[in-house]
Amino acid sequence: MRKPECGKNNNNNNNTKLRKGLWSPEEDEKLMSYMLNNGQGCWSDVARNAGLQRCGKSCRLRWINYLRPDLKRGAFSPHEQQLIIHFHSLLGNRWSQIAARLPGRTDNEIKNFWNSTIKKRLKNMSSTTTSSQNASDSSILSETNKDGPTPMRGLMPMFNNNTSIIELEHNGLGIPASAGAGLFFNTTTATANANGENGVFGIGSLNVSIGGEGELFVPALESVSTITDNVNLKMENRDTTDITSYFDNINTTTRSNNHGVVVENFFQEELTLGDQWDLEDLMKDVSSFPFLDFST
DNA sequence: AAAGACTTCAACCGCCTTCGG
DNA sequence: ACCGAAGGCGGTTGAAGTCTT
Repeated sequence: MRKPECGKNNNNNNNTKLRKGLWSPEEDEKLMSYMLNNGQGCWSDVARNAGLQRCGKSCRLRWINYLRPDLKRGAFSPHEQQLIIHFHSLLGNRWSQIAARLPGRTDNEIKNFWNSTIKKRLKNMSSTTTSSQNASDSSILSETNKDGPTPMRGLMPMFNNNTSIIELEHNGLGIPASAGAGLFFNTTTATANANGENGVFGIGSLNVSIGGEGELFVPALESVSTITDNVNLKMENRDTTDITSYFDNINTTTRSNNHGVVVENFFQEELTLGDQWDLEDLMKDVSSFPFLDFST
């Protein structure tokens, strides 16, 4: 039997109608002072004892997303934006896990920011990079400040006018589509792609760039739905080369195993294409990720 | 100035998981 | 082991604000 949903059972024991919609300042005050005096307990008790005509879930949401004293306010900093993009590439739409790694930010906030801002930027990038390869595109995912574009080292390498289009045929890497994971290819040792130029990679309608340094980042958005078998890199000149050849060309060694192709130098270690990697392991020491070096 | 389009974000919805009896 | 209540989460909605024409 399904539980009565918040808002569906308009009756509590007192047969009192529960309020919905925006919270009034008075309600905020009641919840805030109750939480500060009593701390978190059973949320339905909180609602009742604080004298709120709200369901427990509504109180929980209000506290977590708005009233909590440790919440950070205001716009996301460029650093936070980079972290969100990076964590999303690893964790997909697991907003609560992303939020757990961004102190003072809520899952709802990050989700909204992603859906309203970053997703749009990625889509814009997709369309602009295929039509005109303008150097100004390099700022697509970076916020411009008075010192110029915020460094996006690794995440969003520079476009240039000699960009060539390479289609990454993404038939599958064994990564569950539900995870929404993207791929980071650490190409810090690479100076060129297979054409000897910087380039742009595309999956479906989404293009991402690879520059002379940093990482090739292949974000998995909804355009990447199924991931099963093999990876091929198709060059713009319609030659087809396999991923092994490609990574050999960018000074990244590869070898085969039971699961597929192993590309060395991922996160300065190795990652098997075809394996599902342990996200928690990867996240243990984020500071070791070269693309999270914001010291420049 | 006004109307429509677009954006943002707080809050709700509904499903899944966890917990305790 | 089972069941119901509560918590947690991601997706979605819609009101309010902002921008554009």
